[in-house]
Amino acid sequence: MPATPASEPSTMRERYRAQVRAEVKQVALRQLAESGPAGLSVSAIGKQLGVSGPALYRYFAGRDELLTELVIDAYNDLADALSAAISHAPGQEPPARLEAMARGYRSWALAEPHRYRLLFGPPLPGYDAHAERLVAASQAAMNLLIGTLRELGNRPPAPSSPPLTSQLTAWARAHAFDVDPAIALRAILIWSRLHGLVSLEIAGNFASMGLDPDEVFEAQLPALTA
Amino acid sequence: MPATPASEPSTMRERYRAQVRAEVKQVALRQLAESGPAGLSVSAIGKQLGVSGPALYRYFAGRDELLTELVIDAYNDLADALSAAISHAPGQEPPARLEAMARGYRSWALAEPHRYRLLFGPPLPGYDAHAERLVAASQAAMNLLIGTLRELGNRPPAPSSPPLTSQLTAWARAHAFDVDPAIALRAILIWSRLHGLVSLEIAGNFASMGLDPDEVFEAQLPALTA
DNA sequence: TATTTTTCGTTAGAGGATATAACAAGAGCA
DNA sequence: TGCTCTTGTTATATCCTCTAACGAAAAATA
Repeated sequence: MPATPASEPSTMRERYRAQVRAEVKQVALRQLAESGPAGLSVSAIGKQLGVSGPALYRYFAGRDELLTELVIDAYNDLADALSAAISHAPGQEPPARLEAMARGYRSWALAEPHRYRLLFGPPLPGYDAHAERLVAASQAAMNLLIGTLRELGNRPPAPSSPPLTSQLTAWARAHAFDVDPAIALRAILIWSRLHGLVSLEIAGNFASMGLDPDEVFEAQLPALTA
Repeated sequence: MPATPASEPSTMRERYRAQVRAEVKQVALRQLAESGPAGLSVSAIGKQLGVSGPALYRYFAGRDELLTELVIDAYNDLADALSAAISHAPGQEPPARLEAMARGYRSWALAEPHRYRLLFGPPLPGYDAHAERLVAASQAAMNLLIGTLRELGNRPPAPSSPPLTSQLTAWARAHAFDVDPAIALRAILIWSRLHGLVSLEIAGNFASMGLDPDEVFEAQLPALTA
């Protein structure tokens, strides 16, 4: 769905190719939602597209490449959603922006749980979730989080461990922004808390305890910005 | 591995049956560690046991029942690990016990990531992770957490939302302990934070950022008991 | 326009999975 | 000894991914 608006394909063939690839991905997403990543079947996609199985191997090297493509699209989509959430925050004060981002994160995950799981769930069997392309694609979302935190101003205490401090600065530097290690650490902790809540909610754990996930989330939210 | 020490099997046959089931599970765990839940193959287990595929269907109704069994074992094992961690806490002060439990939780997850994922990772395709047996099995671990928190004494502020308060008390009552809703909420939040950190670590996210997961965890730990 | 080259979709098939069915061989018990 | 119930075996149906070889269609070239 998030079409890369890069250089538009020139020749007719390439345009056709791109369109077929897009259609395949779309069907794949539907299938993913229904049967999870393990149920993603090239044959079935072909059947649903009115084309016979192996035809799709002209467009994707195999099941894994298709998955990778879906993961990258999902990262981009998540970053877009966060960005939109931040900029539509009611009142543009930094704390409000952070809260809006947290809600946006959760909303995206709830709207597309299968895609969220694709990003942050357990790695699939033979699949390397930390390949270079993927790490790069995940960057945009993290940048938004750090940017929002930096605006927040009230800097948290520096991490007490020297090695961690230097690891954090190295990480920040590698991503081309120059940021206080304390803020970087805080970003990571906020992310991990968000992920903890959201992934438990998606897995249905709160519901199976008879708790309203909305309430649980809102109860946790103040602790994030504090 | 965590043999249910319930009623020992009486007849010879039953004893043999139980032993075969145990062996199958053991091989299944090895396979799980290597190829993930999706790679769990009844045929392969049979081959590794020197027996031909369909033979195992005499012992397990199918792949799913085998998985369920593994999940239940894992819950029990986790609860044992937490219990041991708590009772071996250095100094028996409540805060130390809570920290010890958190470390125990992480240690267990790191020692057996595939089993941790089995419990708290995304649900498998056609598999109902909230079946009654499973929810019951998960109880023990949560009870340990709540028990430790209750000892802590310094009660947190009550949840501000009335519906959440009543949901929490209902949940606590259903599990046969009578506990302040504020403490129940806190237990859930602590659990979610622990899960957030641990699951990101297991997925390799910290490592791929160049951060030492030990350091990240220790940096977060004080915020849990506070 | 006519020919050559590239791309596409098809079937066939190898290899592997879950799971069922039908059958042979064994263990336990009267 | 003979009967029954349990176990493990093969054979089979049906699904999957992915490769190979073959027509057919479309694009590029002369």
